[in-house]
Amino acid sequence: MTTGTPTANADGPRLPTAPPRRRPTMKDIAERAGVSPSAVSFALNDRDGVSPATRARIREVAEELGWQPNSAARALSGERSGCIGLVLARPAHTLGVESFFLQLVSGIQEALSAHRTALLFQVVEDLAAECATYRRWWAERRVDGVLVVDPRTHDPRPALLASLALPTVIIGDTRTSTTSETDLEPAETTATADEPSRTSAGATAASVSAPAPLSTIWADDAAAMRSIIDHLYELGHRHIVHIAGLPGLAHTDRRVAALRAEAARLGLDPADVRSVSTDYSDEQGAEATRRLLAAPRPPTAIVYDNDVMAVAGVAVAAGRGVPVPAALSIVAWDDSPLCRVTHPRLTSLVRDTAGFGRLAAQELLSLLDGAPTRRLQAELPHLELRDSTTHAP
Amino acid sequence: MTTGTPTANADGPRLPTAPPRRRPTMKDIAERAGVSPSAVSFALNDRDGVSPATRARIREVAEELGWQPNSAARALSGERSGCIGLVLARPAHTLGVESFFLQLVSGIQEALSAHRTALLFQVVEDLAAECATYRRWWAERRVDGVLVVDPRTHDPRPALLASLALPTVIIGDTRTSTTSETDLEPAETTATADEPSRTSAGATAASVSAPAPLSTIWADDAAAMRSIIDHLYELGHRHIVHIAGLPGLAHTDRRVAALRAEAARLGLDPADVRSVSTDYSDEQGAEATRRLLAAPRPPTAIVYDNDVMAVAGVAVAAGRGVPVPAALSIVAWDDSPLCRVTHPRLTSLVRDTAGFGRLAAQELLSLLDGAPTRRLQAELPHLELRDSTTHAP
DNA sequence: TTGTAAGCGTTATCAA
DNA sequence: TTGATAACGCTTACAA
Repeated sequence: MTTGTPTANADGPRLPTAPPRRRPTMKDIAERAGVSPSAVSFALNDRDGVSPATRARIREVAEELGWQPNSAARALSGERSGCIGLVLARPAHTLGVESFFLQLVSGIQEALSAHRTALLFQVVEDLAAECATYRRWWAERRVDGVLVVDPRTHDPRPALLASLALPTVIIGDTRTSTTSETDLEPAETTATADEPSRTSAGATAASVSAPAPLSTIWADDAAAMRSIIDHLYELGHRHIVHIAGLPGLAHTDRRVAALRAEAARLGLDPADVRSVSTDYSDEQGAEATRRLLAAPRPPTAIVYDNDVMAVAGVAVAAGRGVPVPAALSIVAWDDSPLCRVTHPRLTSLVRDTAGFGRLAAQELLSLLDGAPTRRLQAELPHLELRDSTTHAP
Repeated sequence: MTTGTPTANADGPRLPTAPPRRRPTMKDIAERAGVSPSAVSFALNDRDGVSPATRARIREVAEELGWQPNSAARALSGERSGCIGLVLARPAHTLGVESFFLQLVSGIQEALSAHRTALLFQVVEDLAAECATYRRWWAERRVDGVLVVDPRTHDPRPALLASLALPTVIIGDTRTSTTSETDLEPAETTATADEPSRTSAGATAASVSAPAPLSTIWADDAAAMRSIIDHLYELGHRHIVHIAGLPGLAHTDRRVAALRAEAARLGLDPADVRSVSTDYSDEQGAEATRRLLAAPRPPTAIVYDNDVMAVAGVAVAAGRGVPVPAALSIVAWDDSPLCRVTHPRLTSLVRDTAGFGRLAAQELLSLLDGAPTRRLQAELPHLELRDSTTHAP
């Protein structure tokens, strides 16, 4: 029993009672159950071609032996690797306080854990390194698909991943358009195949048909921006500055465009309602705030594209003796403990980040099972009113 | 073209010019170079048994074809999987603002990327799930080794990992002792083998010898705590409270013990210099601060075990009209943008977290190469004096 | 319904 | 120095 190591006597003592510390294989199960390896494979993979009785017995033996599939063997024989990949391209100094990201990952894992799928995670310095990582993963056959974050307005990644035939889910949206009404869920209708037979049929379809399935999970940044601006408008603010994140990022560009559109709709002066861009860091957030407050006619409200910059902004205002919210209202895009902990507590845009991640991971798993691609809209965020916004002075 | 489906003629058309969209294999290289597959393997793995000329030619062809090793095949044939694992066990709500963690991961990747090793990352709810993850990874042969974070005073993980024979590096230290002088680097002396032949010799040694190699990277929390207390003592503080993190965690316990020891050394009243424990969340940090400030004789200085609680503490003090640092000095353990962004900027204990991660990953890679286990001390943290500490009132 | 055998891309053994 | 050849553990035609 359980012999089978190649060299002469590498298998250690042949104690029938205490099995050696070798992971059991399907062959072990087959011998023990008195069936063929293929029967074991069929039984353990829920494929038919094996009688219920045999299946039950095989399952029992597998359980008893504590068998688990060897991921390398699975991957090698053409199945999936059982891994999906996620690359975070951020310059090291930007990594500081990133509540968004861990939340996202924790949501992703929720979806993955049920499917015995692991997450390969990589932090790199820039987009080029990110692309290199995809190429390497592809060449090494490391991952079955990838989750792409921080989509950009001109993004080389979708094309690259398509050419590599790596199933992809974009978290966020590469499009900049603000006309969200017209193109709401165009592909949503195609999402009819609920459970496309899940096994070889699906896998084959996925690998043979399209260059690479690519789905998108998108958040309606335009609607979110409108809700913020409308809130401030109702409070009487007419001079609002949006301290935006990195210009190349699609969601930044969408928010900037949405701000402009909403200002136009409300008849506000484009010179008084505008965006300035930063790199998301607290330093640049503080610096931008400093400049704004030093101007002859400072804004009465500032919208920050993340929580860290908002907190930095509050500190700058405090340092210059500008009371928040009495003289300056502040809104943070993205909630976090930070926003609740500072004084005053920050009005912020709350979204279900973990849910976003869960949705994305589920979509990627569906794609791997051969489901059609689609665009999925995430739950709309809402504005949590706290103590940093009030009537315009 | 781009055939290659596993039916009849799996090798597809033999077009010498335009290679099919199939990942090239060693066999392809062998055919192209007119040698045997094993020669290719030797050449590409820097093993001898192949002439320099052949080696060069093989390398050239491999380059030309853009060959990359198939990780599954490597893993299956007994080599490493080329993955190391990291599990983060945190209740979801604690994930909020974790500057420490992404920094650590980014340091880890720096070390790994040079070795074509990937990081398998998993977020789970608790310790039990973490252990289950290790078991699964072991059974699936997913990882070659693991990095363990958040060591506890009574920690089941080292024993589990030893029984699974998974090479391990503990990031932090499971020991609680504060007598750091006596047991400084006891095994450091054994760390002589610089480059133990790296290939089969090392690998064999690792898998045959010990149940599982386990190294520890430890930070001298006791010395760090002493530096904080001494700083406050010199400023005249005699009533200092340490708002600690989760009690079970080894570093928490070490800091608590170090505080007590240092207080004794300075002849301070144990009732006036003590620790209270929390779960690291901003809520509990704020709540503890509230209680302390409401007491008949509030402390003149508070040391927080992380940045988030420190910021929360500042907000509570501000809310109660307690000026920081005039009436209350505050120190944060762990620096982050947060500490620089709040008003006043927080005096904090700065450590090179990314460096810590890099060190840990390097050590794990050495272990995988058969190097002896050891205890490594990380660089000592230093106290960055900012605006939240001053003379006792 | 079941068993046999080939193949996935490596590494490793052993003759030539 | 080379080149067959057999593992590794699993999936999957194809044959019984």
